[in-house]
Amino acid sequence: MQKLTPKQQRVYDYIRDTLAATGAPPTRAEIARALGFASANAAQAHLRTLARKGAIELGSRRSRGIRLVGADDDVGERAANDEADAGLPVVGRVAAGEPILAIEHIERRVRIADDVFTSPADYLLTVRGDSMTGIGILDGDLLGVKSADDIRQGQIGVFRIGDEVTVKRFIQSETGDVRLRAENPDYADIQIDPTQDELVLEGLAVGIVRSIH
Amino acid sequence: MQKLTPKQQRVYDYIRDTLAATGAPPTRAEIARALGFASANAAQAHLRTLARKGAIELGSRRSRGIRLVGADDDVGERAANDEADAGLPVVGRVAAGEPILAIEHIERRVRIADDVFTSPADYLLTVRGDSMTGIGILDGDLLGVKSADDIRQGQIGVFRIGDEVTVKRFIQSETGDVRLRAENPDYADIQIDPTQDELVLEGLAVGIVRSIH
DNA sequence: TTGCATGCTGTAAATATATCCAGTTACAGC
DNA sequence: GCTGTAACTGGATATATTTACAGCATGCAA
Repeated sequence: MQKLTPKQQRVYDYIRDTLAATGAPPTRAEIARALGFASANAAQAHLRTLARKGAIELGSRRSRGIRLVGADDDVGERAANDEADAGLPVVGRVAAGEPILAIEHIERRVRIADDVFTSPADYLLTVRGDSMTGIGILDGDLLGVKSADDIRQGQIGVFRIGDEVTVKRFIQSETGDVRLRAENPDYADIQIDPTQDELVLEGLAVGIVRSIH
Repeated sequence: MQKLTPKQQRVYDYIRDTLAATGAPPTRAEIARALGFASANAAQAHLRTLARKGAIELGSRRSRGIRLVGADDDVGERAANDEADAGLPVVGRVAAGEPILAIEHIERRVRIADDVFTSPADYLLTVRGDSMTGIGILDGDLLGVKSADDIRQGQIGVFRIGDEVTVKRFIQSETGDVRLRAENPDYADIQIDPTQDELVLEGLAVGIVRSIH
């Protein structure tokens, strides 16, 4: 964790105090009010800086999604600052062009040991949509993803096509044409046109975790 | 603090777990999703009851304004007994008449933290067969099972009928007839004849873990 | 039988929150 | 003077969240 400026420290302290006083982290507006800012955006900028410096973690689009990861540990959290103990990051929506593991996308963490999947996952991706139900990957499932640079015929991968991230089966014909196959008869395959589409492999699917209610 | 009903306790527990897992209390919608309610209002009603009973405090018009005031003094505390360290036992085939958790059946252990599934699993069962593929439970999957004494309409459970252990959806008609529904059109439901069959509930399905090769 | 608590569904509205954009000011270092 | 960082203002917008209202079903005690 990098050193904080005095102002940043005040923001950090206010988050800690609010957590202790109310049981939940503050909103941007609350931080602004407490520190005398006229705009919540000032708080937002501070939070991003704190996140960049490793003092906090920010949940994406989550109200009060601020998590202290600095030295202080009065929330009752099991002291777990290194990734292994904190668990695998769960990634929700991924915005255009940004790296999939940007801290802003981490919604929470789930502790899954390395030996659960045959190949250890680097992170978990929340599955959206029904395009892979044919092989038991359902909407809302957590997909264990291992970063990789290449993928073989028939493997399930996480791909980025332009701005969208999708889970599909990788199919390459003898002529080199690439198709991403949906495992659901209601969905058509995605034919990749190398001159038009930019296809990026984000990683390989190594496992599934689902909670049943 | 007045005594809580089992349902209310589950809500309380979920708040505690969310606090530990994310650093902030859950929203009404998150509670509803986790406990299987279709309406956030069900959660709201529970929260008001918990507040009235003194288990929590509610902030007015405050997002995530839930505060635990029950007996738990350390919010993030998590009992780490030996079992948790060794991981959940993975049960393979179960022989006739023997208890499902007999030591002979434990093939290995897998470390999955309590907060991975909405409700913590007691053990993992290796799924055999395709009878539940319709809801994404495939042959070879590890099914998280939580021991329980009763099951409600529509829940997925692990049952023992005579000598066989099976995973099915529990359906009870108004007349009291019990059927175990396979979630695959190729398999027929199992109609339970109380005079013939001895039906034992081994536990409730709380989650799925699958390794993708 | 009546009344009451529990435990839900579903919809709508009001409000809270996060997040983006376009600027501004100040200061330190080159 | 130029560049980069820190620290803001103000406004707009999309989404998240709380909360109210109108019901329905069950079980339990008076």
